[in-house]
Order: sequence, then C-alpha cells, then structure tokens
Amino acid sequence: MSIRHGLLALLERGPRYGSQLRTEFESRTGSTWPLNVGQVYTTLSRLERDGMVAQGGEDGAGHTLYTITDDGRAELRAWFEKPVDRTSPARDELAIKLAMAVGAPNVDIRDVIQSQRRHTVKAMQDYTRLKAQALLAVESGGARERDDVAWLLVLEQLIFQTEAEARWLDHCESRLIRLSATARSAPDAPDAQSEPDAPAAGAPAPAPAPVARAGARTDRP
Amino acid sequence: MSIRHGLLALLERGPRYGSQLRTEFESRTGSTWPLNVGQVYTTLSRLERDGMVAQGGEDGAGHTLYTITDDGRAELRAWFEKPVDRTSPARDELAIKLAMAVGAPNVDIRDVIQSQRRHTVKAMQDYTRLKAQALLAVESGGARERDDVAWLLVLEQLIFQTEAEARWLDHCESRLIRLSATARSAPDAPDAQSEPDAPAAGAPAPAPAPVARAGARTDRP
DNA sequence: CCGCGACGATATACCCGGTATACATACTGA
DNA sequence: TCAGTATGTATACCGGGTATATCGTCGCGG
Repeated sequence: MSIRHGLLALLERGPRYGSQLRTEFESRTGSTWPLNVGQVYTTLSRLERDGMVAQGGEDGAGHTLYTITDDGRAELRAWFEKPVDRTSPARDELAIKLAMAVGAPNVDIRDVIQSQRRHTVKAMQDYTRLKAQALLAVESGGARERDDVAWLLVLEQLIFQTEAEARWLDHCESRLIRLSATARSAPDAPDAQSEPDAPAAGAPAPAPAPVARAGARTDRP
Repeated sequence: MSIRHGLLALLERGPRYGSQLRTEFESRTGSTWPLNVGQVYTTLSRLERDGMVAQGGEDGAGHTLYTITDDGRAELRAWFEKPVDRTSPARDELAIKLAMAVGAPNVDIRDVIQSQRRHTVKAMQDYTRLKAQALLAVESGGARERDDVAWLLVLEQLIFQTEAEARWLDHCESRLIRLSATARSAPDAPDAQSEPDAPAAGAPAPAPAPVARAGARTDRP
C-alpha cells in the first residue's frame, strides 16, 4: 500500500499525468527504487476505482490528467498520521535463509553468513558513495532542493538498515559459536551466562561495532 | 522467492505434507511471520510445476506427501550460496512516507517522525520481551533446540532492524533541523559544514545513540 | 445414537506489487 | 520522407498476502 499513497501525496500538489508521476516519484527516491511505469497506471486506475482520484481533463500536450479527490486527501492524511505498522513486519529473505540454515544438513551456516557479509558491505559502500553525491546536491541547493533532501533521507535509511544487517551478521556468528560451545560442553545443563554482547534486553544501546571499515570483513578480532 | 526456498529447505530433511510444512516454518520463525496455509499449497504446486518437488505417496493418515527432487536440491544449494541481493532493496513504506512528507503541504514531518518513533519503540519493547523468552527456551535446551535457535536469530534480526529504524528517525529529525537552519540563514550560499553526526562516509561506525531506554522518547537532549 | 462444533487439512479466489512487453504518438536527424 | 528514438499509455503474467470455502475426523453433550 505504499505506492498508492505515494502517488496520492504527489497528486496533492496538483493534477498530474501518468508518467509524470513516475518521474517525480523517482526523483524523490533518487532512483533507489526504480518504479515501473506500469505500476503507476494500474495503481491510478485502482485509485480511481476507489474514488481517491478522478480523471481530469487534458493538459496542453493532450496528457490525461488525474486529480486527487476529497476522499483521496482524507486517505492521505490518515496515512501520514498513522505510523507504519512494525508489529507485523515484512518477511526478510535473509532472516529466513539463516533460520533455515540452522541445523540444515549439507549447509555450513558460517559460509552463508560470510558471503552475505561481503555482499552487504559492498552494498554499504555503494550507498556511502551515493550519499556523498546527495550531500553535494543538497548543499549546492538548486531548484530541486526538496527532492534532494528526500533522496538523502531515503539513502540514509538504506545505510542505517544495511549497517544493522552487517552488525546482525556479526552477531549471528558469535552467537552461534557461543551456543555450539556451551552445547558441546554441557548438552543438558546450560550454565546461565546471559548475553555478553547482544543488545541487552530493556536497554538496547547497540555496541558500536566497526563495520565496513576500508571494505574489509567485519569480524571482531 | 523466500517462501519457495524456505519450503524447499524444510523438504530437504524428508517428505512432508502441506500443513506440516506450515507448522515447521512457523516454529522456525517463532510465529514472527505467521504463514498463511494457502500460501503453502500454492507454493507447493508452483514448485511441482517447476520440477523442484514431486508428489510422493501418502503417509499413515492419508496426507499426500511432497518430496524434494534433485533439481530442487540444486536450487536450494544455489540459494544458500548466493547472497541475498541488497543492491536493489525492497521498498520501505516508512522511507517513502518521509520522502513524500518532505515539503508536502499540510503535513508536519516532525509529527510524522515522532508518532512513528513512539510506535517503533513500542515494537522494540515487544521484541525485547520475546527475546527474553527465546533465550530461556534456548538455554533450557529441549528437543526443539534447533527451532529455538533459529527463532532467536530471527528475533534479533528484528531487534537490530527496529533499533536502526529508531536511530534513523532521530537522525532525520536532527538533519531536518540542521537543513532548515542553514536554508534560512543562507538560502543560496550553503556553508560546507559536512556531517556532524551521520554515519560518516567511508568509515560508517554508527554513533551509539541511546535508543528506547526505559520506553521513553529517543530524542537527543 | 446422533448431531454439532472444533479442529486439521486442502483448495480456491482475490488483491496488490513487480516485471516485461505491446502499442501508439511525436520528435529528430540522415 | 522515412527510420530510429523517446515519450506516454496500457496490458499480461507472476509471486506473495489474505480471506474464505470445503471436506473429514474427532470429541462431546443432548
């Protein structure tokens, strides 16, 4: 339901036609999420079906314009006011993969973690490069200032998420080592050593683990 | 493509029938991602169509069993070996929302950020509670040890992600304040103060911002 | 004994997002 | 003038997410 509302938000600034919406959507997100044109039209027709949007006239060049309706505006406000639900989060393929790799035959979960970390760190570097560009764009403040700020925020979201993923991978590795050690030493009588380095329950201030430094692995020494 | 492979992974341990797969999938992820039964059957029939899985006989109770094929095993290995692609990440509704809220009329982006933070912090607390339970389960090491470990890892992924989201929200707030200040003071001549607190380019060691401490806001003083 | 609801198991229909592709129009340059 | 390219619109298909329909079995109370 995010494209739907994204288009509504763009339409609130005035009537637009299909591929114009695509362009504006992408300039907000800096082509981080390339939006297929087809989605715009299908989404627009659904919005029209639901009374959020009405097909207006044409502009000078003959493009059929879409206009937001009052229902659409109400829906948009509700969207902005209600937080995104994080109590039933989206499935994460990587998490599923590791969950399935735990104790799976013929799979060394360490290999999975390490190759994933290489990839994640590489993505992190790409984002960091992009962020440097975005900062330049924002600071040189052209007419597209608003779009540039939005792009910067989106990029930083990706950076924070990716960085968390890298730290989680590190954490998985050390946790698995710890668990297999205690499992071997005391299979049925676990000692109650609780939580050396995890985000502690109740006060989860994250350990500032160094990540992606100079493109190397992120293993702890 | 993650349910597909998740089911394949479960089937590698031996033939299973439909709702048994559902149960096992959920016990791995601790009902974090409740899997609708329907998806299992549709996914199984697609897997069968693609030759990854074959319908075996029945078990004692008359359940039709599915068995992984060699093609399925190959696909599964490839899945484990190839890292999850993070260079074209999934759309994040929250990021889109903030991108659209930047400079939108009639929307105070600060309100959006703050109400979202309340929600995110609350989700964080729920996860933290669940993690405590999961740790108990793992340490008391029953027969479901493998499932419990998998659930713990999944939970910790959610915690790391949620914590990153909270920090990103804090970051957005301070960045927007900073930007609006420089924009007002020098609309066309931005001073080149670069990056007080963001994960710095090249060496993105995150600032250890206190988050969700005692359930309060996460604003910096 | 019979009906009835609870539950386990299977199957199907619908919506939305993601991708690719068809198609039409207009602009441009050899 | 015609080919090629860019722009704009529309449609088909797939997979994931959700809800619902359909059975059969079991247990339980009337």
